Amino acid sequence: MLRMSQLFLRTLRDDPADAEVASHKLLVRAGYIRRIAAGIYSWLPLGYITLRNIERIVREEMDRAGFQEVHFPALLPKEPYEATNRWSEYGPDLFRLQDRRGGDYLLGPTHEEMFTLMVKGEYSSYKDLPLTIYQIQTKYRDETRPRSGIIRGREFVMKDSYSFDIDDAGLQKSYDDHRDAYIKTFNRLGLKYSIVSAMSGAMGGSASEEFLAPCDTGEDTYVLCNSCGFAANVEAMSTKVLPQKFDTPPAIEVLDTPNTPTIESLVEVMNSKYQANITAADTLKNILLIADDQAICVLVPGDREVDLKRLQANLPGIQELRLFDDEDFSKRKELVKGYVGPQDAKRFGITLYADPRIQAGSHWITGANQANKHARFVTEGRDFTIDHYVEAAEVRAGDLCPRCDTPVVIDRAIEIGHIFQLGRKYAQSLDLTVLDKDGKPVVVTMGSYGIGISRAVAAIAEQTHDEIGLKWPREVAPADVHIVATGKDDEPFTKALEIGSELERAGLRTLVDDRRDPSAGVKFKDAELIGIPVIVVVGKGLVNGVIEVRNRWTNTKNEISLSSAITEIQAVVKSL
RNA sequence: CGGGGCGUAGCGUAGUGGCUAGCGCGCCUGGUUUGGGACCAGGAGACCGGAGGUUCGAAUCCUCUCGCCCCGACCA
Repeated sequence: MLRMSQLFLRTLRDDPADAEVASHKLLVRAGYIRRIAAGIYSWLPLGYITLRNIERIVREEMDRAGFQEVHFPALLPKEPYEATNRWSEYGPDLFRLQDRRGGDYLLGPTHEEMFTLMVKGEYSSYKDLPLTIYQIQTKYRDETRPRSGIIRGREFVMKDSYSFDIDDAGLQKSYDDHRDAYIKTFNRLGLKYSIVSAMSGAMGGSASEEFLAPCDTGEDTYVLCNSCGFAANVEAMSTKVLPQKFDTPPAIEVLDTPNTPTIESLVEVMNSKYQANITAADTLKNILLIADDQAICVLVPGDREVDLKRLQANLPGIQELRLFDDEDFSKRKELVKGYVGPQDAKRFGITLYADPRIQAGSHWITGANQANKHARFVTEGRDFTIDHYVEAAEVRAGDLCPRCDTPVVIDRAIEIGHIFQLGRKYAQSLDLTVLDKDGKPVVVTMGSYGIGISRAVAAIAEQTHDEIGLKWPREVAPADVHIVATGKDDEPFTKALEIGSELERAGLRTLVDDRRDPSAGVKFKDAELIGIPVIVVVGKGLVNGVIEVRNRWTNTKNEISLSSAITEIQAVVKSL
């Protein structure tokens, strides 16, 4: 039993000035967390109980699935991370430090290397596999911009697991087991979520799915089809194009279009000067980029932007991708900024990538590769040839579902879990092999699975809070029942404590507000802010032998008789 | 890293060159209250983020610096 008179807690009446999102404001106001530095928070008793509840649920579901818990240090030497190149590849997001002898260390951002090496150190036979191990660990990433309180911190608690299998079928099974365990876990956490494809699968069929908790303040955007249930990260969304037949257009016509470097101005000039009656979607946008030192051109319909994140995700071989800058344009005089067209790409030695909407045989209004001139009837297959199709255009609400052709909606969400088939990347670079039946070494294939534990606190708060405060699902809440004693006599207070102890004996967790000083109103406000789902008020009803039970979830209150209080409260808790 | 904003008591804030830096919440003491963030009286708590400068005089002006928030870029 927690007692408010003893609890290390101070609630705040005003929103903290540095908080923007609801979870952040409420967790601070209700005394769950306090900020220490940007993206770094301390947990006070109520918050820490809540965090540990989530940890416990995750742990129970992992254990039930047969996965085993281990624990690595957060402070790690650089050597394993050098072996996989991540010491350099991870870049400035890695927290690095040195010991007194000048040795390089890091604060672990994720632990693939350590898990791989641990297995390598212990196991060497196919008979030892499959194996899945996990840990719950504090992770560190020096994010360029931590934000939204606890949603994106630089220090955060994460559960990460890794599966080890001898072959692809085994990996698939381990992956599916994890997926099931995650479904059970998030259901218990009381989160609404979508399971969303995260990668196009173009790369060796490596499956990857994200568990996204929809909410307005989420920082991930994803696509959802309300008709068939298809859900995908925008990067993984594939464009659905209804095939069209095109008549053969006349030969290319070059037109004078002075001062029309933008699509908008082009459409204006075409319609006013040439009576073309077109929209931006009839024009072709040619975006020049440098992809690992090679110039490439990406073609999208003129009414769409190129989504660089999507493009990057769909160009797996490319490490660095950036837009042409003025210097690039000045180095290649044949490419006229604002008047680029695909028809001379071969001659210019530029690879053409195109959005699937640039269909075979389609024709477009586009740049003429001369200043102040555009060309029309520029036809795919005749005047230019696409080298590769790529998902590069921004995804919009109303685009067609790739599975059932229904217009999709776009939603925002917080990523709370991610499962994916890592394959042999780490096993290879760290040389994790086991002997197979024939005594031959085979490289182990791995899966990697994460749940943001501290982030889940915020995600739940975002999804469940209301105007007056937090509102926790029962298993997550810092207690099952919040008992408020009111009045100036001793009786409600002794009674409240009595009920508290009886409920504890019956297996419920309770928080009793036994403070004598604050008025009833203050205690009600605090109870609502703190968000324990069942609030019991012991006060003026006592003379009639009744107390009041409030349910934050159904937003109802009932008077119940003192004599049956324990069973009735238990029933309400159970009903949640 | 680019753009914008902000640092004044534990929290929220007022104060744009001139008295002892003001108010609300919270905190302490005493009293009245006790079912919706009560009231009265008294009190503690701030080197105004830091350094340097201008000035008779700086929270206030200038320079530098540190920190924080938001948008963007970035994010296994």
